Amino acid sequence: MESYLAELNDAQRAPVLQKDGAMIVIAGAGSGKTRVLTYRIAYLMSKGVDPFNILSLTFTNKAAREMKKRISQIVGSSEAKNLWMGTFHSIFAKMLRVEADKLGYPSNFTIYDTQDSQRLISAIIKEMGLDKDIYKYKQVYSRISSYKNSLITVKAYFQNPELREADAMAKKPRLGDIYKNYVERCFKAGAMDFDDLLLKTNELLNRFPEVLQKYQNRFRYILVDEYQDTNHSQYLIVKALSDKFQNICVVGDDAQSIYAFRGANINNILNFQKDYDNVQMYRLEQNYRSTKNIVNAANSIIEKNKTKLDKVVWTANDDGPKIVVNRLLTDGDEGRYVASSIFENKMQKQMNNGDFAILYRTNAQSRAMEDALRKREIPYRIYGGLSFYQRKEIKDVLSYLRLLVNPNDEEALKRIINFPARGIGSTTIDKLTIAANLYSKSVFEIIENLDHLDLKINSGTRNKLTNFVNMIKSFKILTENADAFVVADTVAKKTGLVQELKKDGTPEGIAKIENIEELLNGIKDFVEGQEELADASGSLAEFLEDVALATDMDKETNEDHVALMTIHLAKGLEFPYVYIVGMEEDLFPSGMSMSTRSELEEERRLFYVALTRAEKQAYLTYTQSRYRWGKLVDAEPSRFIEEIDEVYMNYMIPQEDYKYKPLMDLDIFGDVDKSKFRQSKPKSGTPPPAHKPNEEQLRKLRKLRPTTTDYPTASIKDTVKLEAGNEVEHIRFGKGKVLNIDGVGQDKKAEINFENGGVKKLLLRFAKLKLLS
DNA sequence: AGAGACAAAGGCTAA
DNA sequence: CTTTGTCTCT
Repeated sequence: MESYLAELNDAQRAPVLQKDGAMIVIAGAGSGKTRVLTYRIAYLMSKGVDPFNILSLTFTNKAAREMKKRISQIVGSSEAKNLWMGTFHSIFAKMLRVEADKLGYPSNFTIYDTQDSQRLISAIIKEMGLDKDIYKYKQVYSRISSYKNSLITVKAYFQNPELREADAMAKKPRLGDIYKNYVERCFKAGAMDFDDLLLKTNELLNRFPEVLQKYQNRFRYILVDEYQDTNHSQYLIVKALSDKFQNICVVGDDAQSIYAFRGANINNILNFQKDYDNVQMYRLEQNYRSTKNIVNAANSIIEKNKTKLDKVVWTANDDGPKIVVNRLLTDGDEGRYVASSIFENKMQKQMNNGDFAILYRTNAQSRAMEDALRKREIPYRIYGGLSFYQRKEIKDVLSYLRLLVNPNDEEALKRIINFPARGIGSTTIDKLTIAANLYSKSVFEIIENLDHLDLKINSGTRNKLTNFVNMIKSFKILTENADAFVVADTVAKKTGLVQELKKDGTPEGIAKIENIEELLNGIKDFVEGQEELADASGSLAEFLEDVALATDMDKETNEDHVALMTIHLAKGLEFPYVYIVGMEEDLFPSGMSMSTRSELEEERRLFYVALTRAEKQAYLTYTQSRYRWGKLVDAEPSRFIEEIDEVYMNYMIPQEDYKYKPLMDLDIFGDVDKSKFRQSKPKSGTPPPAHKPNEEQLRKLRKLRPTTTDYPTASIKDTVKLEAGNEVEHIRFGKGKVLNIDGVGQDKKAEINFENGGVKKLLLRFAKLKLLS
């Protein structure tokens, strides 16, 4: 039974075997942190702890599922099903449903996603008659979100002159009023946003001592994964719940704290020892995941950060190949290079698609990768970004369903009251909203009582509104007798949603219908899955909660595919081969995160996370110019490339002629011909002093940067006034005559007949042309 | 009053 | 490249 303990090393075994008390496990990347958590829970259960008394907070629901499965295998019983395991949001949403009435909420409260919240804020700003250029809804949303995560309620906000002053200084003196309205509207709609799930949990535990006691007694053993990424609100929940028994085990890595932008507080992990009595600290420093090269390179990066706990990650694994660095001309090339490289690795090393991951800083970068992979017929899957449940057609169907569960759900109502179009326009909706605010009722209730209210709405529109409410009510009756699938299917058909898309007939419309079908299948699976569990009913409400808190990472697939995702999403995952693309200044580190030291350090930790995902080999790529916001912009290699000690790197420097290849000819570059690259020779003699590049290294690194001296200086002025008939000279094609000019601004192109190269179309911004006449 | 076409603006990471 | 706003037509 306890043979499983032999699968752990000494450092891992120690925290597993400490049954009681407070402990912190500082776990380096790839050091078997999940293993420790899993085995610790198994050990607790083997020592007679009831799984009902164990609360384990994980980073994704998928991780929770996998851990439960593993624990079942170890303890050899189905008892693991009773563990409380999941994300903060999903665990406490469940708790809030049970206790909702205490806070004045219905137990079927809606969960607003970011989009819903932002739309509501946008509407409030408009209703208040504020200038939308000053009060930008996204900014306002993130401000309110950060207040909530710091437990600053509306009341607390108004009592705090500093905050009010800060917002006034930022030219937003009405922010508090927007906040107040927003909270009231959410409450009236019976809705909680993501931050509320934590904030209201805190409120519940603070205001109702008997509730606190109940859950303190229930959760006798608490485990928290990724503790470095908890925010203040989460910290307080954990603190309150663990206060009585103090059996708390937190696991994390300060070097992997990457969510400060959404309120995560790295001090939670740095100060843990002060929060509890007799805290035992354990360190997991042996990395089992990656090669020596990767571990050492990652260490050399994180060394640059000032704020960190002492920890030395090492590995007994092989040296492995060096990190490949490559420069490409454009993002299109970058995609083609990555796709070719994956293709080659697959062939040469007999790897599966699933052994590869492409990581990027922003979702927008996925497109170039997708295009290239598709051309190569390499199956891939994009994680995150616009997730399935955020697509318009899916949100529309879901909004109907949400309205059936909670008719007061204002955002759902506004979304579909006139979709498909049924002649209820914005003017009418505005009137209804004003009335709803006036009478402190929801919009739905106002429509229900139209006849008793004196609103300036003409009879035709009144009829349309009544028809709409009747339709919703007829669906609602259906929910009493039919399961979620039947209801959703009926809604999709009867509302004319699908018909609308069929009518449109475009490929996009067909894809949308397919998406709706997929959603219906998903609901069917859910209903059937729930039937197996005795306590769950397969109700619409449960499905909607699952959906609201679902992550893209939670989806299970069997097909073998290359994974594309942001670095944030990749946390906790590992892949044999990892491509980190877009290693450019302003992109990574992000231009928005370079102004303060702490922001830059977070970006650096993000890079550390990215690199440590790789087991066997990592590739870094950057481009010289990249499409951003529809325009080609010049790019400069990321400072992070230079920060890695050169001994771990293998620079692939494109040959001269490649550098000058005109943009228009790039399609030839479909396959990467290795002979076109020369490998930088490893430096002879002694390796350079760690982390401090010497003069020679610096020079070498600088050579990587495309400096203007690499090119004949092309005067922008020259190209601006270029016109048909001009004689020009090109670095590679020689002399030529301009035949035609088209496009404007940055996209201006010239068709030129070259003496040596024939007729070419060149983007003036990049073609280094010299005007001869 | 509402629908649809067109122009303009603003882009990050996430439960 | 998407979402959002404005203008015009019905």
